[in-house]
Amino acid sequence: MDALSEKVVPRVVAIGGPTATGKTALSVALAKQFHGEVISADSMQIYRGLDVGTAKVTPEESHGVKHYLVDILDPETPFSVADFVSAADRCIRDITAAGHLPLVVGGTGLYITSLLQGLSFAPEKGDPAIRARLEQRAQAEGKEALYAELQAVDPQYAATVHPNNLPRVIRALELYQNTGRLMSEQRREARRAQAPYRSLCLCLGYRDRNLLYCRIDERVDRMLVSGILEEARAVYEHRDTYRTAAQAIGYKEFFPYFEGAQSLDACSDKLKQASRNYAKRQLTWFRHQQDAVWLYVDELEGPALVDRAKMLISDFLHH
RNA sequence: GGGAGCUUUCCCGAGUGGCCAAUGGGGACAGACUGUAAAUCUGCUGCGUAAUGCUUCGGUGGUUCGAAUCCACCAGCUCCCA
Repeated sequence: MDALSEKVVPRVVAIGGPTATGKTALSVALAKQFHGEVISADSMQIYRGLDVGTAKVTPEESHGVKHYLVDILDPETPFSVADFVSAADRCIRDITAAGHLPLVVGGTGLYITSLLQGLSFAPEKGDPAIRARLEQRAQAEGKEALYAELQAVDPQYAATVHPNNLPRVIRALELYQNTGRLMSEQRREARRAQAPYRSLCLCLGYRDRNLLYCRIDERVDRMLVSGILEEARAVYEHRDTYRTAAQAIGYKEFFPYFEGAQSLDACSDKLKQASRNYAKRQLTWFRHQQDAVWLYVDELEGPALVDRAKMLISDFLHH
């Protein structure tokens, strides 16, 4: 890479890892140190009004550090990875131009990976009408029929998707009907794009899985005290229009309680469970989809963790 | 005090003589992932030098060629009548 292009490629520090590992606190500390600004990579924190349940940074916690892509949408507005990548890219350019360091922080692995790898998505937006039609067909004819169709249209992609994974099958079919392009092509082309940033990805984790799970349970208990129930009630009342928010972990688990079908205790247990399962999926993602440096919260004491991260970052910045 | 029932692998729960290491669900573990991703989906779960192998279905003993399944006794739990 020559000197010129090296100059224009922004440097980005990403912080990922499962819920309840302290990403927020660490990112604020690092932003303070490196004149950084935070870009949230969280599919739920972009929505206004979902605060407690998404463990959104509070004004006190942010210590004046600027956060982007938080509270930018109403819960009824759809949002996607593609939207995230272009919005985050804009943030990165702005922050970099202003002489600050962009810190991409969040638990939505797909967002972080897509951004850092510079995946290019199909220029066309999804087509709700086509999708709705496919969903109806799945209802009427069964998901096997759609999968068979995908096999005929794009056997290469079909081979990588499980027949039971209906949303994936539908998306691929939708892409084809909408644009005439195949998912397998789309993936190949997207991957060819070269990384748009020089990035360092730090991942927070626990060496002791049970400790992570305990922290998650405790955090849910704290959320209950902080008013997650009121938020959940609001989401419940708007569940038909809050399409994305209604699937956030932290709200739908209380629906049976509002319906009088289950006790509050049973629901919060369910929420803890769902959160633990989610953390497990995040771990899998960050371990396999992301080239990251892992920092173990239960191995490094608070200040030591921050110091280690600082060291890694200044290394990255001066290299 | 009298009577009835229950006890299954981490949990719930099927199984009522061989096809049972034992359906199913949950959890745990592992994995996938290109426009809903806090979503969606997959694999796996007694041991094992992997074998017509070994040890499991509250405990002990028995019936039987063969028992988680039948019998006896013991233990624990539930319920009904006092």
